[in-house]
Amino acid sequence: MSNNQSSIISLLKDRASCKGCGLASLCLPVGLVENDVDKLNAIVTRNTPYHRGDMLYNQGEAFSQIYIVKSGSVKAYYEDKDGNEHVVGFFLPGELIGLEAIHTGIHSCSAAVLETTAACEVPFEDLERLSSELPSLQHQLLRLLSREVHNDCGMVALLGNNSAEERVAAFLISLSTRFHQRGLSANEFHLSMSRAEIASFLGLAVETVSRTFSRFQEKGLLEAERKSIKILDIEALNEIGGLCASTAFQLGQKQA
Amino acid sequence: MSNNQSSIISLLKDRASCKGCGLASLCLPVGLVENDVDKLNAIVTRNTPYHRGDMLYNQGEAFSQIYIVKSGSVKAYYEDKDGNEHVVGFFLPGELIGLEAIHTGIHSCSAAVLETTAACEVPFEDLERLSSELPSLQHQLLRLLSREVHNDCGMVALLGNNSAEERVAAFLISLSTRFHQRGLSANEFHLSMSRAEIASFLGLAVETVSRTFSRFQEKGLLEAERKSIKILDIEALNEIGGLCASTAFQLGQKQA
DNA sequence: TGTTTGCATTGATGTGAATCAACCAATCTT
DNA sequence: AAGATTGGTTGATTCACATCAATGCAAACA
Repeated sequence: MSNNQSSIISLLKDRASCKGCGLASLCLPVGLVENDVDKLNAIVTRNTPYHRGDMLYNQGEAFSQIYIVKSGSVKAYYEDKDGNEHVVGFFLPGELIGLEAIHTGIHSCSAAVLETTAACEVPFEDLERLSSELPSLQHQLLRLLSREVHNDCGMVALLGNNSAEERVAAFLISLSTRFHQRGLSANEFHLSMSRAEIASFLGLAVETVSRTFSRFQEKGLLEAERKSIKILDIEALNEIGGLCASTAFQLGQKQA
Repeated sequence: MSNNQSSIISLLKDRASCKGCGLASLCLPVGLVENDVDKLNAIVTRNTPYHRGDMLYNQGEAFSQIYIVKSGSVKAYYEDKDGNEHVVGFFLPGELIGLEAIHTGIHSCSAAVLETTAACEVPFEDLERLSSELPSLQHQLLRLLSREVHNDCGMVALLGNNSAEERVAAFLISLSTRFHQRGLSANEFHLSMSRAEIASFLGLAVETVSRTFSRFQEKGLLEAERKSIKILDIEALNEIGGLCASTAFQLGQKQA
């Protein structure tokens, strides 16, 4: 085997491990020394990719592991007694899924994949054991849980007090920010979720979301062609959807 | 000093420590052996009581410790750019306050006391250090953070999809459940928050909250005399506000 | 190539809750 | 005790968004 080939292979191996993962700066490895990243990597498993509609877990199932998006995207939702679906969150690469279930040991919502998606799976018992051992890991795990609390508080505020335009603007800004953090364009991106899913998440009717997109387009704030979005005036969107003053919430800003 | 006196004094001491605290079964000590409860107790401080309007912390301040309600109640809220207050949560005895700030190290909302309230204060660095040492403590801390995520998801669902009546009913059920868990009556209780604060939390206008109370009263579901509430038909309220099927969210059910 | 299917958009209409405006009861002020 | 202030309730009106209904339009399929 040539030197060249072996270096490519080791690169690929790295890619598939926490050490080589481009998301390490957003995810659990933050703050860990290399040796400890290896220990973390040892408890992580990576399955074959999921496809649109696949479930990571279902409402009511026992909780055993958390999931971390490696590529693609996931929605969390729950079904009410009438069978209606209510989206409670979207997850992008580097974001942890299943945290709501630690408390009871039962998943209170379901997680469905929105597009071809790779996920890392971390058995929670192992993660707890390793966190006891590695204070930095415990610290980052607590931070990530806290981030979720922070984001959800922001959503509660948004849903409680803001108009349709404000909600949609805030949603787009959130996505834009998060894509940017992941090295993608902040101005042009692809929506992996349908209008209905956006509407459900924002507590609006599909038609309202659609009309709001159209209105933003008329005002020259963005171009929306089905699922591809091009933001033309991020400042104006921020003006509309910017949640609040200086120090406060940054909706869905799920960075590390 | 008589034997009698000394036993009273030691009882009072116990009351003021985690070991003798009636809330231990809801709070951080869950799962700890007696010796470890002492270690936890050693890092907790208890100040003189707070009074209505006192702040535990303000939006924008640096985060250094979490607060746990010992008696009384607290609201968390944030002010938007126009200076409007938006309540994002109410906290009862045994519930942890400030968790949203672990992530950034800055409080993204403010916490104000609603009535005469005693609180335990736990420096977060100390808590992290002790959690590394005591796996049971780490476990419970993670569970409590997860509970917060769980509850907030429930609120997102409630605010996104439910009518005024459903929101108010869910709110009352949540309070009733939580009071009951704390050894108080599930049917008769006192609201420490004003109509305006309830309205802000539920994303409604004060008038709507007031009218909904009146309507519930007309239907014979409850009696509301200013701040004292007497629930007459909890089943009916559950029917209206019960969030969803079997396994799903129990809004604000902040038990351990 | 025409047909089906599943989103997305647009228009017309209806409604639940916000807003505006009194009013009342309790508490505070002096 | 009279006036002022605050918190809560009730009524009238308005409006933002939901709902209902039709159409457009792309990808999937026969």
